[in-house]
Amino acid sequence: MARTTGSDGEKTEAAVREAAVSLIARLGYEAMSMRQLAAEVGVQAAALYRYFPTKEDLLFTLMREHMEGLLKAWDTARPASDDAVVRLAAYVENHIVFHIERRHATHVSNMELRSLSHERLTQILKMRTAYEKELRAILRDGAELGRFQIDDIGLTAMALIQMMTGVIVWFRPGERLSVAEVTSTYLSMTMRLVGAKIDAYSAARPVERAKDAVAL
Amino acid sequence: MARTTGSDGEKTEAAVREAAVSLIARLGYEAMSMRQLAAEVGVQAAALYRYFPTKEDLLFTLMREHMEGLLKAWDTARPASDDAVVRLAAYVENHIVFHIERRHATHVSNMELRSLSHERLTQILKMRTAYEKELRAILRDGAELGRFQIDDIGLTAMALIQMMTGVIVWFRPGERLSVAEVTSTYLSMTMRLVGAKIDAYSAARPVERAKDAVAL
DNA sequence: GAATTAATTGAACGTTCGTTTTATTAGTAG
DNA sequence: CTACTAATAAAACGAACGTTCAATTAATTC
Repeated sequence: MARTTGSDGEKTEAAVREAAVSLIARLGYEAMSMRQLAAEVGVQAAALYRYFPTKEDLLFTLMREHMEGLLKAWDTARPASDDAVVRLAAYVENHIVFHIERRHATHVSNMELRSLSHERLTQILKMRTAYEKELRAILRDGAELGRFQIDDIGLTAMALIQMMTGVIVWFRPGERLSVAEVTSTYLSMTMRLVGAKIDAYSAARPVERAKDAVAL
Repeated sequence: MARTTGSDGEKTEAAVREAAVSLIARLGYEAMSMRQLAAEVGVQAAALYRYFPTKEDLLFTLMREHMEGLLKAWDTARPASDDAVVRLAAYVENHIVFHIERRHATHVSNMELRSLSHERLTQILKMRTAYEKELRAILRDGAELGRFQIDDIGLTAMALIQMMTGVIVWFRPGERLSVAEVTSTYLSMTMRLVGAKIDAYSAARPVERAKDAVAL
């Protein structure tokens, strides 16, 4: 009925986050109770409130860190080249790999937005918009230089993002396809969708990089 | 404190369905209470149980009828032609128009699957699979006849469906784009994505049909 | 080894939930 | 006009919810 042997704040908080992501992804935020989450962690419900003041704070923290991670990942993966085809290939590769590796967290960030307060929703959407803006810039550059054939930049960006993010709905690691195969196929679908003019230097190479990077 | 003047079972049931779709789409199934739904209809919570034995029965009914409607719509829109390009164009057009016209119901059917019992979930997924199978058949036929250039039939089908259904996330009627413009753009993105060999007879025509049909 | 701090328990709070029961009135059929 | 049925209201049920609080023990500091 008090502190337990070996208990450690940092470990418990990490366990809470991890369990929360997987429980919310499986049951939904509203359907998951704090008692259920506590049981998963092996602790009483009251103990959760030492780490997160409310249930919504917990949700918001998970979402914010997911989005920050996505922006950071793109910042790292962003190529030096100014070739639109190279940049688009890098964007697709980064997006798919990141989301497959974080299937549950992505599910949470995409499905539970309506459980956030207005203010916090705005914060998350701001990050999402910034991320999507990067893709639109790539598409616009490519279209202006004649590398892409695109009817509507905004519409194409949304179509691509939904197509790519949709991977997490059906992808299961260790099944028919590897991450590298999925990435490679989505890369060629993307390039065809935007009507990319392919040449040996700028297009074939990133595709191969994508395969190699993940196959390691 | 009893039956009210002008009360009518059929009207009430219809009002309940309509209010439920919009409330669940906005708040989520778990977050919507039966009292909230009743208030929206202008009735007491107990009255709902005359039409739907449980909250889950209500959800399942909405979902089942949505899926039945989708299958029926495709059955009607399915072209006589055996040309894969014509059939794919019809599939895309039907899918987008159907989903845009039923944005809220689609949201419910896609987001609230986890609130169904195992048995009912299986029923809904069976219908969904049947619908997706139609697309895979079109893609396979087109690929075998050399009309399409496709790496992986199943993966391409999922990518297309997620891309198309994603329209409901950002589309708002009466804003920048009309349904016809959206359909037309998605049609050309789809054709490029599957690497369709376009000829004047089989491809250009359906695009025009799609525009005209909705613009009326 | 005593004092302090960190981590957790167990019990309780008020609220809301889905659902059931009973009573009551509006409409309908003979 | 009376009997019957359809449609609802009002009240209540137990269960579960997010959260708070006081007590208690483990670890750390001096």
